[in-house]
Amino acid sequence: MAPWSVAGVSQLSTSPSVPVSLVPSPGGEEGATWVRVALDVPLAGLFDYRAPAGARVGQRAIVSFGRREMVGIVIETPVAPAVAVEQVKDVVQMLDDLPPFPDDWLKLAAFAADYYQRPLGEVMLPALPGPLRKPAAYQGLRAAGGPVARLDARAARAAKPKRTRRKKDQAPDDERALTSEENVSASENAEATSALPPVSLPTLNASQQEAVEALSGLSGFKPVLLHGVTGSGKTEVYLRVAERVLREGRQVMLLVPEINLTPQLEQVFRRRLEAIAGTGGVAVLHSGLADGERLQAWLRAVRGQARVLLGTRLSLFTPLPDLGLIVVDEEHDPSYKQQEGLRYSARDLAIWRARDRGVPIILGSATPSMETWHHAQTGRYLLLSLPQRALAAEPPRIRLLDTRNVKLQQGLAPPLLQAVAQRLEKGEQSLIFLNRRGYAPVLHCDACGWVSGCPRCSAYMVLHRQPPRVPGGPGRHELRCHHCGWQQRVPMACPDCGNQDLQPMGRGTQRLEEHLGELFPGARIARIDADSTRRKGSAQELFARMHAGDIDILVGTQMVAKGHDFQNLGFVGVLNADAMLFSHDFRAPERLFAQLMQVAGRAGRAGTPAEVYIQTGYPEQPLYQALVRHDYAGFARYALRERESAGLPPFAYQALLTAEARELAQAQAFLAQARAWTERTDGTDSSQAADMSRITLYDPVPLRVVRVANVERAQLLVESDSRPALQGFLRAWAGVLPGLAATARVRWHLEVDPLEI
DNA sequence: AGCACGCCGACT
DNA sequence: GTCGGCGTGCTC
Repeated sequence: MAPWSVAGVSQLSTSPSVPVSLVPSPGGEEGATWVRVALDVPLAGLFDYRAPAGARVGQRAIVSFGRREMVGIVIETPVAPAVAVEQVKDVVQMLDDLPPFPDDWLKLAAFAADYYQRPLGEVMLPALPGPLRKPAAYQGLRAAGGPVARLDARAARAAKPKRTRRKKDQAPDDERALTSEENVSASENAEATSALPPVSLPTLNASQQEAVEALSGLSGFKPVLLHGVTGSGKTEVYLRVAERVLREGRQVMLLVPEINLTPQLEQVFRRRLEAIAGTGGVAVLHSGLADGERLQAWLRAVRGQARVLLGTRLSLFTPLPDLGLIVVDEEHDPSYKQQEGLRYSARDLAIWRARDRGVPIILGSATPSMETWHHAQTGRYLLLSLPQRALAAEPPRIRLLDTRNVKLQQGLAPPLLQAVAQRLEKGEQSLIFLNRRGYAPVLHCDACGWVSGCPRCSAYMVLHRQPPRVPGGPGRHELRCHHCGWQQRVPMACPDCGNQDLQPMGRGTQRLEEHLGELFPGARIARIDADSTRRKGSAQELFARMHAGDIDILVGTQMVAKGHDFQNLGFVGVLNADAMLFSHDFRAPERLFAQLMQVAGRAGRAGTPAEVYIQTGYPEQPLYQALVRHDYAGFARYALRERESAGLPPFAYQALLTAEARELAQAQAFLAQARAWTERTDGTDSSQAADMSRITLYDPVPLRVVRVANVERAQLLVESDSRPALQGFLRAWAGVLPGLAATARVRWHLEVDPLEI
């Protein structure tokens, strides 16, 4: 990411609270003071209240706002309120169950608010565990002092029996008991003993050794790209560096894309790092946790009891008193970008945070994002490479199957089928990757041309056909819209002409599973996609069966690409990759390359030379050619050249204004007004610091799927070759957009650094 | 965003 | 006669 502007930070007052004696008196209680509070409301600005003496910046407060009560965070203690004194209400209750948030956390939130053009409160409050931002958690008899106090009390209770057993060597200290390391960890994980057996460390190969040494020599802020293919041992490098940082007494933040898909990683990190950080020294944070668990992990990290914080993007906003290292694993992964609310990139903010704290940050990937790779090439980031596979297994052989002159059998090329058959004979597993769930993408009437359109969206309804649970039983057939979730029964005949012979067009994973069953009657076939894993735990179950060798052929969507390595997987077939190659999105090739590398990497880790066949009608495409050579650098060179000549990121900076309304025209009208405003500003208005000469605004265009759930959408792309110019413009623009007349029946949002356009 | 207040249609 | 539609306006 480009030079960071820190302008937004100025909205934080760093001055200590003001001497109350010489100001417009807040009145009321003796020594009362004014506080300026951030609230989770979609309104720009902060809100002033009257608080008891001693209120501090960074402290939380329950305030009355309109007709409801909310939890806010004190950002300033101004000398006078910004509105008439009569309008200022009293704080309902200052909360002191936590120390005030530290300056660096407030600064991080302020930066994110400014960078992504959102109100400060909308950044800060959603970043906290749920109970800490609900006034209700502090009310009523049951609350007993709020969620933090309750949690601590529970931990103290749980620790009691242990304490009596060891009363000899530990004097009771009730103050300390609430937060002390041993008590909380005992409650969290009574099973895990602190006497872990010594872990035998894997031997590092030469390049791992070099990487660890280079990383150990770093002090202060430095972004490092750790580039290594699947199986090259990036995790071991993270671990060694993390261990070192822990020994220095500092905390480590490790971000992963999705924690549920990588339970092994969590196990490895726990085992290795708890040996240093102590039992309970590793906290795990992700959106799947219940409120209480999340609060507990967060508190442990905030209090410095947890020395390692392992988690998804939401962990980025956790205050860490002794942060010494940040690791972003799979840094290219799109799930680091939040797609609603504050649309932040946890990877980009992690880099900002590392700079702010003056600590190193490791970005790990086999297929880095073009942004990161570009920075590594220009020397802005340090590039460390792990070229070999650590386990000395041969990389999979990738072969392109030209589908232009081949007669496909149910969409499958003969060599692919032969490969599956061979692996079956050898008792090895096969994986067929098809990134399209359902039975067929559309149902079609040959007689009149009717297709299964969604009544609420401008999209096709997908045919789903679940095979019967018991042989001969009823299968579940239905049409489903993947955009809005609408479902209906499959019509027996064409709704338009009555033709009874409706045809499924194209192939999804369900149909593929069915075909493979017909082609390989003896084989054990399973499918992993969003449909087959809807039930909680069923994904784990299916992965376990695959690992146990109870599955011969696995059909899967991108869900199978992440995390899991299959020891006995000898063959990977890829279908329909071309669909992504020619997507409208300029980042599609980058995602396709990453995905194919990742899928290919699932196989052959244990030493079996694995094969990967990719069916394509365009084998000459540079992307596929680079893939066959396992040549990420070659692909990136080609992709970056294209980006540069087209003036696209990372050579330009973008923002996207999206509008939604019942009628497309309303959305378009809003965008037109938003655009027209920029023509009036033209740099002549000196109050707007925006340098319009460096800003390009494109025409508003409808989204490719215009209507979803009866809402029609359009968007307006803004581009600049200068990050500061774009930021300056967005700041001014975000200020006027809420006031535009056309906002009436329009919902809109502004996204900075959009991933998809 | 919530949550009110405020005027115009089909119902106990 | 009211319950309720969502239009508009405000929140320190």
